[in-house]
Amino acid sequence: MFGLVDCNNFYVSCERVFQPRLDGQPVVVLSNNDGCIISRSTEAKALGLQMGDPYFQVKPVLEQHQVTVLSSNYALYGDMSRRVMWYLSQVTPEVEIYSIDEAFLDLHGMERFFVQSLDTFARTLRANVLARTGIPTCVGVAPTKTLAKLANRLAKKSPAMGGVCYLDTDERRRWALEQVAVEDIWGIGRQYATKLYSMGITTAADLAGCSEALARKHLGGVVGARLVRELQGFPCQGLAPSEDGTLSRRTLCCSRTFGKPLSDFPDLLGAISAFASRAAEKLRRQGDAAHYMTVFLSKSRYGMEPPPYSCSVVLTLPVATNDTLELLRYARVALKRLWQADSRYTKAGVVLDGLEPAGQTQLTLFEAGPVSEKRIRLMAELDALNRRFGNGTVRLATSMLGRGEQRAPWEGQAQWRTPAYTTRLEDLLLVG
DNA sequence: TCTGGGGTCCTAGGACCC
DNA sequence: TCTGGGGTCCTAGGACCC
Repeated sequence: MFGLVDCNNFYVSCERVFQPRLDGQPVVVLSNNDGCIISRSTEAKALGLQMGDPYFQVKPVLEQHQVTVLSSNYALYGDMSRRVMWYLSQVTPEVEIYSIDEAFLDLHGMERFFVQSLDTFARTLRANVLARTGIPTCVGVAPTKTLAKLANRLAKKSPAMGGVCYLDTDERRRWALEQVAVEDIWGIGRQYATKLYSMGITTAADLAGCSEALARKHLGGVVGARLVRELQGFPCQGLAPSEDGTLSRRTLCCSRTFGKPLSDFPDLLGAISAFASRAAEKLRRQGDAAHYMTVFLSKSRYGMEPPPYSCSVVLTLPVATNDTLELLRYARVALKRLWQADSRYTKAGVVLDGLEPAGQTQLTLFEAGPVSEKRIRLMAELDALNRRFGNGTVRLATSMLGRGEQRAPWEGQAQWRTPAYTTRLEDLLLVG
């Protein structure tokens, strides 16, 4: 059996932990730059607000219903996520952190420890996560990951289930499949949903009754075949446990839409440098070095300008590295190749790829020397300071602001940002 | 004026090799 | 004049996820 724990309206829930007066109120959290809605409280959903709605479009609705609007605060969400995941890893042997607010649990053999079945286990787990972190969750338990996702959805949709849905029998599985529309299945997006509807397949039960050949033909080959098997109750995906409670990625990206379009080289260099530094930190945090660096610049796709909206340069690094200064040097080279004086860029980013564990590169005599011990120590100290005092406390000169500037030219609005209650000393909540 | 920022996996096709 | 049948590696692009 697999369990799926999913935090309800995660970003809004994180904010509510520190502002209980928001309980029961309509609340939304906006993306970077206060661009679109990325988290909604149940009350906000009831007003018809959708995920991804641009803020400027729904502003009248927000004002009319006095919705609390918050800018996103990733330092807070990341920290709350770590607390939830840490607790889960204490009570189940294997946890796969699937995203900032979701985790799969391996529950094979766990029935033995819970006389009253995994249903009781799930309910206890849910209550404990809430008690220890303040974050409400829903739990789905089923024989496959895809069914656990589906169960979780049902638990979330019908309050009568008390936040837990356990698909332990074939009969319950069949019932569950009938409740869910095909577009709400994990792995069925807009394209596939349209295709399936045109074939008369509208529910999860319909899809579970399809042949493997049909799934293979219309749903992306083996992926589709696996999906159908999983709906039928045959596991095709195992659990990929997250070591030491963190998520390691195969590629890393740091990118932002700017607060306003930028054209000047120094402004863009400042942005790219900041992104490269940040990406380097992520890289060191997961103990890797990168072989490839992609730098991209994008223009607005909403204006008059024709495509292409984005251009990029990929650099193959002579030696895989995670050294900030070295990566900054390459980022500058890439940017020089890309930048065109008369363009108005609205977004940029740095992608690190071809990751391998740091420090395993073999060097021959005539290749560039390895990064010195000194530099490795410097990076470690940089990371330690930033971890201790908050991201961006210590930065390298190229990614710094000009004198007297509050914000870098590329940084956007975050009008309604709440404090970093849990990760910055000066933002600690004072009680008394 | 204002439209997020991350990721994953798979497939097809071309270059190249024996 | 004949013009196989495998492999591998890489890239671009599509679909999906939160």
